[in-house]
Amino acid sequence: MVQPMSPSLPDGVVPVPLSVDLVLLTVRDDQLAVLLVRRGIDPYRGRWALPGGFVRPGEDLADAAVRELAEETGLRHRPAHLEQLATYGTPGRDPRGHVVTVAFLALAPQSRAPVAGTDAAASRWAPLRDTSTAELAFDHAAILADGLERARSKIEYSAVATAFCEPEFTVADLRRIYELVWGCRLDPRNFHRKVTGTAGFLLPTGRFTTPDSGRPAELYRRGEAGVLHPAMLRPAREHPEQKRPEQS
Amino acid sequence: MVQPMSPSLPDGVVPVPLSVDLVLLTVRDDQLAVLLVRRGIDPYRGRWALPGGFVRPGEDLADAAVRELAEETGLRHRPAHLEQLATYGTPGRDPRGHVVTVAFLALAPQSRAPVAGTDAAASRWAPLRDTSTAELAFDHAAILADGLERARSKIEYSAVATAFCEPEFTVADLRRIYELVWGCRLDPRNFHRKVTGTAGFLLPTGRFTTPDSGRPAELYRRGEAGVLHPAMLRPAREHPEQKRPEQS
DNA sequence: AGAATAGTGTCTTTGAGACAATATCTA
DNA sequence: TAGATATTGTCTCAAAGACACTATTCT
Repeated sequence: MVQPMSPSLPDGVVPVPLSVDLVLLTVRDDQLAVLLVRRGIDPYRGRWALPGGFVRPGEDLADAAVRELAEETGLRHRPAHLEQLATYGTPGRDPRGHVVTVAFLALAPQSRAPVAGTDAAASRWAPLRDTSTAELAFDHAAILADGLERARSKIEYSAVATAFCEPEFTVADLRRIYELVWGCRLDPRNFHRKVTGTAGFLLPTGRFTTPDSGRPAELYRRGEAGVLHPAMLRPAREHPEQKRPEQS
Repeated sequence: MVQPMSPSLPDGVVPVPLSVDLVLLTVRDDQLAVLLVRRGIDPYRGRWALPGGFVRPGEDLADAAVRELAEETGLRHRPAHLEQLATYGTPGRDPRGHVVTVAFLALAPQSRAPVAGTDAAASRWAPLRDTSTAELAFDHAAILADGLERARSKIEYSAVATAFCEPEFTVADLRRIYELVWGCRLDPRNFHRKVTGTAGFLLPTGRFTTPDSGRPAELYRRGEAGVLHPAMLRPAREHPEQKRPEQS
């Protein structure tokens, strides 16, 4: 018998090199920042890129993302939040041929995400405000833009914004996260009312900060809620509202 | 010189068989239905599965999805809506080895989506209400569930529900779409107010239906809006609200 | 007229946004 | 005390949900 135990693939199937890339966001020095690595090999040698690498045989996609993160940047902890973003397979996106990459979005608090001794070439936290993403290798500028947009919309209706925070945090900490991710100012009083009024979002600890100035703030933990009811509404983009008044 | 023109992949990279699968939804006989094909080869020969197949070298992912749809079901038209859903690469999801699949979600009106003469094995529209998804091949039950959930949430904040409709449709047609996708009843009067009041959602044509009974309904076309402001709120799931009244 | 479906109006409640006022700390 | 930040409260407006009513066709 020449038939193997497991069925084989149809003839003519050409396998594809598959990689994972990671958009890891954090808040650092009061700025939203993304983790970048400097490429040590061609193509794009010396250019900044998202951390990532090739998937190994039999390896799960999310596992590959976490492994590459650890190998390239020394980050040992699994990020507080990790989700699949999208898969990019447009021909020509990689000069080495038809390489398809699965991108992930990860969020982490700064304390758990220092860029320590790294195996690979240099890595750094790039503040998104000051960084020109046009310099990134491959199509990583587009992937980063998609990751940012995902983060911006996801903190609206889910509690993932707490993934940027330490285990215990204040309402002001969380508000700053929203402000930095959305790039706008939020009213502290309305924000406080919303966030403490949304069931399951925050868990009061009864403990307080001891700030240098000002009234101490209560410390909270993430609640069990994954989805927010009601959602945190992002301030409306200045819509060129084409509201034509209907005629009588 | 042995160096090729384009840089080569690092040593040790093992390419992966990459496929695409399609969750194509439509409304048929007043029911939400998904397109399934019967597998003609092992593994899972004779079982129902989502339409899909392997990506060809240098082929874009979305193109592969549309091509496989045409080959397997004879559907020539590009679906009214096509978006990437997620990528599934858990080891063991395919008995033939480590096969990774990129799933797409597609929506189409029934008129454009008859299952005509098909190249491959049988295909059918499976009403989601009556169909046991446990019989599907591979992890297609999970992919279908993810696609459904994506559709359910996406019609909340975007105008994609019109992708289920003919080019010209009534408010009642659109309401039936929402009811079938969400699996609930909606108040016709409030729905009408919401949907006609959301800028850019619907474009009145000034023409009317000629029904057998009842007042004629105005016909609309899809507007230019992709995102809805305000969103169509899905009726709240019956939350086991853990609203503990705070003590004074 | 009566049935059927389309579309409008009205009331109530919820929640968002603007902003005043109070509370609790440090220097 | 002044300065700073946290938290509560109040008012107004927009929009959702419930539901009565009018409009336009058919038999």
